[in-house]
Amino acid sequence: MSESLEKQKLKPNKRKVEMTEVEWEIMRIVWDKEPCAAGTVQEELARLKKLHSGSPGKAYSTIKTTMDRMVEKGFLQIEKVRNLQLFKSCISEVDAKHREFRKMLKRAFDGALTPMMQFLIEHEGISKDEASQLRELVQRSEEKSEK
Amino acid sequence: MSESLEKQKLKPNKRKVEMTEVEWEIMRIVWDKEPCAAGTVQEELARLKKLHSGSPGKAYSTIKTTMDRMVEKGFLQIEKVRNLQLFKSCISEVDAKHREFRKMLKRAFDGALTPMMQFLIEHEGISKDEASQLRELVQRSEEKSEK
DNA sequence: TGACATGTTCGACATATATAGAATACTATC
DNA sequence: GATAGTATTCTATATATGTCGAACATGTCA
Repeated sequence: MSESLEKQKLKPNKRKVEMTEVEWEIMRIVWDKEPCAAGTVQEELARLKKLHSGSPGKAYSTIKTTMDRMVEKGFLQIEKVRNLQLFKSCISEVDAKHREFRKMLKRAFDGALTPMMQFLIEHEGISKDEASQLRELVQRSEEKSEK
Repeated sequence: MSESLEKQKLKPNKRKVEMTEVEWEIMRIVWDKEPCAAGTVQEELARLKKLHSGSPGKAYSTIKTTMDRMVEKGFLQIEKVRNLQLFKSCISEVDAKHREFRKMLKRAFDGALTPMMQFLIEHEGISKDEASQLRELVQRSEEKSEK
Protein backbone atom coordinates (compact mmCIF):
# COMPACT_ATOMS: atom_id res chain seq x y z
CA MET A 1 0.00 0.00 0.00
CA SER A 2 2.82 2.35 0.76
CA GLU A 3 3.94 2.33 -2.84
CA SER A 4 0.60 3.05 -4.35
CA LEU A 5 0.30 6.23 -2.34
CA GLU A 6 3.34 7.93 -3.79
CA LYS A 7 2.00 8.32 -7.25
CA GLN A 8 -1.55 8.97 -6.16
CA LYS A 9 -2.63 12.04 -7.97
CA LEU A 10 -6.40 12.21 -7.60
CA LYS A 11 -6.90 15.13 -9.91
CA PRO A 12 -4.65 17.96 -8.92
CA ASN A 13 -7.38 20.36 -9.98
CA LYS A 14 -5.09 23.18 -9.00
CA ARG A 15 -5.42 24.40 -12.53
CA LYS A 16 -6.40 27.96 -13.25
CA VAL A 17 -10.15 28.08 -12.84
CA GLU A 18 -11.64 30.85 -14.85
CA MET A 19 -15.29 31.51 -15.30
CA THR A 20 -16.25 31.59 -18.95
CA GLU A 21 -18.91 33.81 -20.42
CA VAL A 22 -21.57 31.10 -20.47
CA GLU A 23 -20.69 30.21 -16.91
CA TRP A 24 -21.21 33.80 -15.84
CA GLU A 25 -24.63 33.77 -17.45
CA ILE A 26 -25.51 30.64 -15.53
CA MET A 27 -24.13 31.95 -12.27
CA ARG A 28 -26.24 35.09 -12.49
CA ILE A 29 -29.37 33.01 -12.68
CA VAL A 30 -28.26 30.68 -9.92
CA TRP A 31 -27.45 33.54 -7.55
CA ASP A 32 -30.86 34.92 -8.24
CA LYS A 33 -32.85 31.73 -7.84
CA GLU A 34 -30.84 29.23 -5.87
CA PRO A 35 -31.41 26.52 -5.01
CA CYS A 36 -32.67 25.78 -8.48
CA ALA A 37 -32.81 23.00 -11.04
CA ALA A 38 -30.91 22.96 -14.31
CA GLY A 39 -34.20 23.20 -16.16
CA THR A 40 -35.06 26.42 -14.36
CA VAL A 41 -31.78 27.94 -15.37
CA GLN A 42 -32.17 26.80 -18.95
CA GLU A 43 -35.66 28.24 -19.24
CA GLU A 44 -34.69 31.53 -17.69
CA LEU A 45 -31.70 31.83 -20.00
CA ALA A 46 -33.89 31.07 -22.99
CA ARG A 47 -36.39 33.68 -21.84
CA LEU A 48 -33.71 36.35 -21.50
CA LYS A 49 -32.10 35.43 -24.78
CA LYS A 50 -35.34 35.66 -26.68
CA LEU A 51 -36.12 38.93 -24.97
CA HIS A 52 -32.83 40.54 -25.85
CA SER A 53 -31.79 39.05 -29.14
CA GLY A 54 -34.75 37.09 -30.44
CA SER A 55 -32.56 34.03 -30.78
CA PRO A 56 -33.79 30.76 -29.34
CA GLY A 57 -31.39 29.91 -26.54
CA LYS A 58 -29.46 26.76 -25.81
CA ALA A 59 -30.73 23.23 -25.35
CA TYR A 60 -31.33 21.83 -21.91
CA SER A 61 -28.52 19.31 -22.20
CA THR A 62 -26.07 22.05 -23.10
CA ILE A 63 -26.84 23.92 -19.92
CA LYS A 64 -26.89 20.76 -17.84
CA THR A 65 -23.52 19.61 -19.14
CA THR A 66 -22.03 23.00 -18.46
CA MET A 67 -23.46 23.11 -14.96
CA ASP A 68 -22.11 19.64 -14.20
CA ARG A 69 -18.71 20.82 -15.27
CA MET A 70 -19.09 23.85 -13.05
CA VAL A 71 -19.57 21.52 -10.11
CA GLU A 72 -16.18 19.99 -10.89
CA LYS A 73 -14.68 23.44 -11.08
CA GLY A 74 -16.06 24.29 -7.67
CA PHE A 75 -18.47 27.00 -8.78
CA LEU A 76 -21.63 25.03 -8.05
CA GLN A 77 -22.75 22.21 -5.81
CA ILE A 78 -25.64 19.79 -6.05
CA GLU A 79 -28.15 19.05 -3.37
CA LYS A 80 -30.28 16.05 -4.14
CA VAL A 81 -33.95 16.01 -3.27
CA ARG A 82 -35.28 12.62 -4.20
CA ASN A 83 -34.45 12.27 -7.85
CA LEU A 84 -34.10 15.99 -8.35
CA GLN A 85 -30.86 17.90 -8.40
CA LEU A 86 -30.90 21.37 -7.02
CA PHE A 87 -27.91 23.52 -7.73
CA LYS A 88 -26.46 26.05 -5.35
CA SER A 89 -23.53 28.36 -5.75
CA CYS A 90 -20.25 27.60 -4.03
CA ILE A 91 -18.86 31.01 -4.71
CA SER A 92 -20.49 34.27 -3.78
CA GLU A 93 -21.27 37.01 -6.21
CA VAL A 94 -18.86 39.29 -4.42
CA ASP A 95 -16.11 36.71 -4.63
CA ALA A 96 -16.71 36.14 -8.33
CA LYS A 97 -16.64 39.86 -9.01
CA HIS A 98 -13.51 40.12 -6.99
CA ARG A 99 -11.80 37.42 -9.03
CA GLU A 100 -12.91 38.84 -12.34
CA PHE A 101 -11.75 42.28 -11.38
CA ARG A 102 -8.38 41.09 -10.12
CA LYS A 103 -7.81 39.02 -13.22
CA MET A 104 -8.38 42.05 -15.40
CA LEU A 105 -6.23 44.22 -13.16
CA LYS A 106 -3.37 41.76 -13.27
CA ARG A 107 -3.53 41.30 -17.01
CA ALA A 108 -3.98 44.83 -18.12
CA PHE A 109 -2.59 46.97 -15.32
CA ASP A 110 0.09 44.89 -13.73
CA GLY A 111 -2.19 44.37 -10.75
CA ALA A 112 -2.17 47.98 -9.60
CA LEU A 113 -5.24 50.05 -8.96
CA THR A 114 -3.93 53.53 -9.49
CA PRO A 115 -2.75 53.01 -13.07
CA MET A 116 -6.16 51.62 -13.81
CA MET A 117 -7.86 54.68 -12.41
CA GLN A 118 -5.51 56.87 -14.38
CA PHE A 119 -6.42 54.92 -17.48
CA LEU A 120 -10.12 55.25 -16.85
CA ILE A 121 -9.85 58.97 -16.61
CA GLU A 122 -7.58 59.36 -19.58
CA HIS A 123 -9.03 56.86 -21.98
CA GLU A 124 -12.40 55.59 -20.91
CA GLY A 125 -14.02 58.95 -21.25
CA ILE A 126 -15.36 59.23 -17.77
CA SER A 127 -17.96 61.88 -18.11
CA LYS A 128 -18.24 64.87 -15.82
CA ASP A 129 -21.26 63.25 -14.27
CA GLU A 130 -19.52 59.99 -13.71
CA ALA A 131 -16.54 61.77 -12.30
CA SER A 132 -18.73 63.64 -9.86
CA GLN A 133 -20.46 60.48 -8.81
CA LEU A 134 -17.11 58.94 -8.38
CA ARG A 135 -15.91 61.82 -6.27
CA GLU A 136 -18.92 61.51 -4.06
CA LEU A 137 -18.31 57.83 -3.58
CA VAL A 138 -14.73 58.45 -2.70
CA GLN A 139 -15.59 61.20 -0.27
CA ARG A 140 -18.19 59.08 1.42
CA SER A 141 -15.70 56.30 1.76
CA GLU A 142 -13.17 58.71 3.23
CA GLU A 143 -15.68 59.95 5.76
CA LYS A 144 -16.57 56.43 6.71
CA SER A 145 -12.97 55.48 7.34
CA GLU A 146 -12.50 58.76 9.22
CA LYS A 147 -14.49 57.78 12.26
CA MET B 1 -15.51 26.34 -61.25
CA SER B 2 -18.76 28.13 -60.64
CA GLU B 3 -19.88 25.44 -58.24
CA SER B 4 -16.87 25.53 -56.08
CA LEU B 5 -17.45 29.20 -55.38
CA GLU B 6 -20.85 28.80 -53.77
CA LYS B 7 -19.63 27.15 -50.68
CA GLN B 8 -16.71 29.52 -50.33
CA LYS B 9 -16.81 30.73 -46.80
CA LEU B 10 -13.47 32.39 -46.32
CA LYS B 11 -13.54 32.28 -42.57
CA PRO B 12 -16.27 34.43 -41.12
CA ASN B 13 -13.90 35.25 -38.30
CA LYS B 14 -16.58 37.37 -36.68
CA ARG B 15 -16.20 35.17 -33.66
CA LYS B 16 -15.56 36.64 -30.22
CA VAL B 17 -11.86 37.37 -30.11
CA GLU B 18 -10.54 37.29 -26.61
CA MET B 19 -6.94 37.58 -25.64
CA THR B 20 -5.84 34.65 -23.54
CA GLU B 21 -3.30 34.83 -20.75
CA VAL B 22 -0.44 33.55 -22.88
CA GLU B 23 -1.39 35.99 -25.58
CA TRP B 24 -1.22 38.87 -23.13
CA GLU B 25 2.25 37.77 -22.13
CA ILE B 26 3.30 37.78 -25.75
CA MET B 27 1.67 41.11 -26.50
CA ARG B 28 3.52 42.78 -23.63
CA ILE B 29 6.82 41.76 -25.14
CA VAL B 30 5.78 42.73 -28.65
CA TRP B 31 4.62 46.18 -27.57
CA ASP B 32 7.94 46.63 -25.89
CA LYS B 33 10.18 45.40 -28.67
CA GLU B 34 8.30 45.54 -31.95
CA PRO B 35 9.06 44.86 -34.67
CA CYS B 36 10.55 41.65 -33.35
CA ALA B 37 11.03 38.00 -34.29
CA ALA B 38 9.29 35.09 -32.63
CA GLY B 39 12.63 33.94 -31.28
CA THR B 40 13.15 37.24 -29.53
CA VAL B 41 9.79 36.97 -27.84
CA GLN B 42 10.43 33.38 -26.84
CA GLU B 43 13.80 34.22 -25.32
CA GLU B 44 12.48 37.21 -23.45
CA LEU B 45 9.58 35.19 -22.08
CA ALA B 46 11.95 32.46 -20.97
CA ARG B 47 14.18 35.04 -19.30
CA LEU B 48 11.29 36.55 -17.36
CA LYS B 49 9.90 33.17 -16.42
CA LYS B 50 13.19 31.98 -15.04
CA LEU B 51 13.62 35.25 -13.21
CA HIS B 52 10.24 35.13 -11.52
CA SER B 53 9.49 31.47 -11.01
CA GLY B 54 12.66 29.58 -11.77
CA SER B 55 10.76 27.44 -14.26
CA PRO B 56 12.18 26.97 -17.75
CA GLY B 57 9.71 28.64 -20.11
CA LYS B 58 8.03 27.38 -23.22
CA ALA B 59 9.56 25.98 -26.39
CA TYR B 60 10.14 28.15 -29.42
CA SER B 61 7.56 26.31 -31.50
CA THR B 62 4.92 26.85 -28.84
CA ILE B 63 5.40 30.57 -28.96
CA LYS B 64 5.62 30.61 -32.74
CA THR B 65 2.39 28.63 -33.15
CA THR B 66 0.61 30.91 -30.74
CA MET B 67 1.88 34.02 -32.48
CA ASP B 68 0.77 32.69 -35.86
CA ARG B 69 -2.69 32.20 -34.43
CA MET B 70 -2.61 35.72 -33.09
CA VAL B 71 -2.08 36.93 -36.63
CA GLU B 72 -5.29 35.19 -37.64
CA LYS B 73 -7.07 36.76 -34.72
CA GLY B 74 -5.92 40.18 -35.79
CA PHE B 75 -3.68 40.90 -32.82
CA LEU B 76 -0.41 40.71 -34.70
CA GLN B 77 0.83 41.17 -38.24
CA ILE B 78 3.92 39.91 -39.99
CA GLU B 79 6.35 41.96 -41.96
CA LYS B 80 8.78 39.89 -43.95
CA VAL B 81 12.38 40.91 -44.27
CA ARG B 82 14.09 38.44 -46.56
CA ASN B 83 13.43 35.10 -44.92
CA LEU B 84 12.78 36.62 -41.56
CA GLN B 85 9.39 37.33 -40.09
CA LEU B 86 9.08 40.37 -37.92
CA PHE B 87 5.95 40.69 -35.85
CA LYS B 88 4.20 43.93 -35.11
CA SER B 89 1.09 44.59 -33.07
CA CYS B 90 -2.19 45.37 -34.80
CA ILE B 91 -3.82 46.49 -31.64
CA SER B 92 -2.53 49.15 -29.31
CA GLU B 93 -1.88 48.65 -25.66
CA VAL B 94 -4.57 51.18 -24.86
CA ASP B 95 -7.06 49.37 -27.03
CA ALA B 96 -6.25 46.02 -25.45
CA LYS B 97 -6.62 47.46 -21.97
CA HIS B 98 -9.86 49.01 -23.01
CA ARG B 99 -11.21 45.69 -24.25
CA GLU B 100 -10.10 43.80 -21.19
CA PHE B 101 -11.59 46.37 -18.89
CA ARG B 102 -14.88 46.47 -20.74
CA LYS B 103 -15.13 42.72 -20.81
CA MET B 104 -14.74 42.59 -17.05
CA LEU B 105 -17.16 45.45 -16.57
CA LYS B 106 -19.79 43.78 -18.70
CA ARG B 107 -19.42 40.42 -17.04
CA ALA B 108 -19.22 41.44 -13.46
CA PHE B 109 -20.94 44.80 -13.28
CA ASP B 110 -23.48 44.77 -16.02
CA GLY B 111 -21.33 47.19 -17.94
CA ALA B 112 -21.74 50.09 -15.56
CA LEU B 113 -18.92 52.02 -14.02
CA THR B 114 -20.53 53.33 -10.87
CA PRO B 115 -21.44 49.93 -9.43
CA MET B 116 -17.89 48.90 -10.03
CA MET B 117 -16.57 51.89 -8.13
CA GLN B 118 -19.00 51.18 -5.35
CA PHE B 119 -17.73 47.64 -5.25
CA LEU B 120 -14.12 48.73 -5.14
CA ILE B 121 -14.75 50.94 -2.19
CA GLU B 122 -16.84 48.43 -0.34
CA HIS B 123 -14.97 45.25 -1.05
CA GLU B 124 -11.59 45.84 -2.57
CA GLY B 125 -10.28 47.71 0.40
CA ILE B 126 -9.36 50.93 -1.22
CA SER B 127 -7.21 52.57 1.36
CA LYS B 128 -7.55 56.15 2.53
CA ASP B 129 -4.45 56.96 0.57
CA GLU B 130 -5.73 55.37 -2.58
CA ALA B 131 -9.03 57.09 -2.14
CA SER B 132 -7.31 60.43 -1.84
CA GLN B 133 -5.22 59.77 -4.90
CA LEU B 134 -8.34 58.81 -6.67
CA ARG B 135 -10.08 61.98 -5.62
CA GLU B 136 -7.21 64.01 -6.91
CA LEU B 137 -7.31 62.21 -10.22
CA VAL B 138 -10.99 62.77 -10.50
CA GLN B 139 -10.71 66.42 -9.63
CA ARG B 140 -7.97 66.95 -12.14
CA SER B 141 -10.10 65.31 -14.78
CA GLU B 142 -13.02 67.50 -13.83
CA GLU B 143 -10.90 70.60 -14.15
CA LYS B 144 -9.69 69.48 -17.53
CA SER B 145 -13.18 68.98 -18.86
CA GLU B 146 -14.18 72.30 -17.32
CA LYS B 147 -12.33 74.45 -19.81
C1' DT C 1 -51.01 0.14 -14.35
C1' DG C 2 -49.42 2.27 -17.99
C1' DA C 3 -48.65 6.61 -20.58
C1' DC C 4 -46.79 11.21 -20.07
C1' DA C 5 -43.94 14.81 -18.40
C1' DT C 6 -39.74 15.83 -16.46
C1' DG C 7 -35.09 14.91 -15.03
C1' DT C 8 -30.60 12.56 -15.39
C1' DT C 9 -26.76 10.19 -17.60
C1' DC C 10 -23.93 9.02 -21.56
C1' DG C 11 -21.66 9.73 -25.33
C1' DA C 12 -20.40 12.40 -29.26
C1' DC C 13 -18.50 15.99 -32.16
C1' DA C 14 -16.62 20.66 -33.35
C1' DT C 15 -13.64 24.19 -32.24
C1' DA C 16 -10.21 26.61 -29.30
C1' DT C 17 -6.13 26.59 -26.73
C1' DA C 18 -1.57 25.01 -25.00
C1' DT C 19 2.20 22.59 -26.09
C1' DA C 20 6.08 20.97 -28.81
C1' DG C 21 8.86 17.65 -31.99
C1' DA C 22 10.11 16.80 -36.95
C1' DA C 23 10.84 18.16 -41.48
C1' DT C 24 12.12 21.69 -44.43
C1' DA C 25 14.09 26.12 -46.19
C1' DC C 26 17.39 29.82 -46.26
C1' DT C 27 21.84 32.20 -45.43
C1' DA C 28 26.30 33.03 -44.49
C1' DT C 29 30.78 31.15 -44.53
C1' DC C 30 34.93 28.25 -44.82
C1' DG D 1 29.42 24.21 -52.97
C1' DA D 2 29.05 21.43 -48.44
C1' DT D 3 27.84 22.54 -43.88
C1' DA D 4 26.36 24.47 -39.64
C1' DG D 5 23.01 27.65 -37.72
C1' DT D 6 18.76 29.75 -37.68
C1' DA D 7 13.89 30.35 -38.98
C1' DT D 8 9.73 28.58 -40.86
C1' DT D 9 6.25 25.25 -41.79
C1' DC D 10 3.91 20.98 -40.80
C1' DT D 11 1.93 17.83 -37.85
C1' DA D 12 0.37 15.95 -33.62
C1' DT D 13 -1.28 15.50 -28.84
C1' DA D 14 -3.92 16.77 -24.71
C1' DT D 15 -7.24 19.35 -22.57
C1' DA D 16 -11.07 22.85 -22.31
C1' DT D 17 -15.25 24.51 -23.98
C1' DG D 18 -19.67 24.74 -26.47
C1' DT D 19 -23.20 22.18 -28.17
C1' DC D 20 -26.64 18.46 -28.25
C1' DG D 21 -29.28 14.03 -29.15
C1' DA D 22 -30.57 9.60 -27.40
C1' DA D 23 -31.27 6.45 -23.85
C1' DC D 24 -32.70 5.71 -19.41
C1' DA D 25 -35.08 6.68 -14.71
C1' DT D 26 -38.77 8.31 -11.90
C1' DG D 27 -42.87 10.43 -10.19
C1' DT D 28 -47.84 11.53 -11.26
C1' DC D 29 -52.42 10.81 -12.38
C1' DA D 30 -56.36 9.28 -15.08
